[in-house]
Amino acid sequence: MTQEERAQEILTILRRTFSLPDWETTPKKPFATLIRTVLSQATNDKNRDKAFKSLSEKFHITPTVLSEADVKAIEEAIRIGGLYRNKSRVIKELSRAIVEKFNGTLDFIYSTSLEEARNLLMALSGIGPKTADVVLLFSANKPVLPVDTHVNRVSKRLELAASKADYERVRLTLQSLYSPNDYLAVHILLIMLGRKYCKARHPLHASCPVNMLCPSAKLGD
DNA sequence: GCCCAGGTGGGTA
DNA sequence: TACCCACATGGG
Repeated sequence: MTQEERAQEILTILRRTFSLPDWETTPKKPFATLIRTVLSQATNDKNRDKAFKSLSEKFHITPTVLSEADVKAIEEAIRIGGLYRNKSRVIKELSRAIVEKFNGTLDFIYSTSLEEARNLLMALSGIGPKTADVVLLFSANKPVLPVDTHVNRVSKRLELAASKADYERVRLTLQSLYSPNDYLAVHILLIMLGRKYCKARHPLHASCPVNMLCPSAKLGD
């Protein structure tokens, strides 16, 4: 079996095992996606959702409003998410930069190339590759596969990516194994697999549905 | 009461 | 380049 075929088998099994969540509720507007993603950095989903909801109730989620908001008020709103002093500054600063550099809109991501849009986003303080890639995939459907900690760990355990590959290597390897049409599903499904069956610092779960495709991926990391 | 969730930026050798 | 650490909350 080629690596491509094995990757496809893994995706088939994941689609059978998990159902993809309903995307009606996720924000599609790029700035809201950006703020949500910043709030999700190093934070679990529940706290992220509470923080985003709280922030949304106090402010319109727009660059103009948040660039003019009081940092303390942003802190208060997102405290429940953790890392709130850093993130409140990041949110205000990002908003200000978007107003100044991009006329208050992230719409350039629709009209520029993936690389250009990615570089422009990553030039902003607080946006690293993961956050940029999430915005580009989720809001602009760009052909990019974000590598979060689960995607990184799982793809290495399943030997889809080399064990020492850095962010870019993992991303490009996964992108080469899958069709751009599947990037979103692969991203979501690898995260779901990681949370349930392939946790950090634990051996691969005995009932992990892709075990038969991963003969040597037994050890925790 | 400890361990886990988990991205970015800044610092050190 | 390759690692280490700060950031901070809520849930198991």
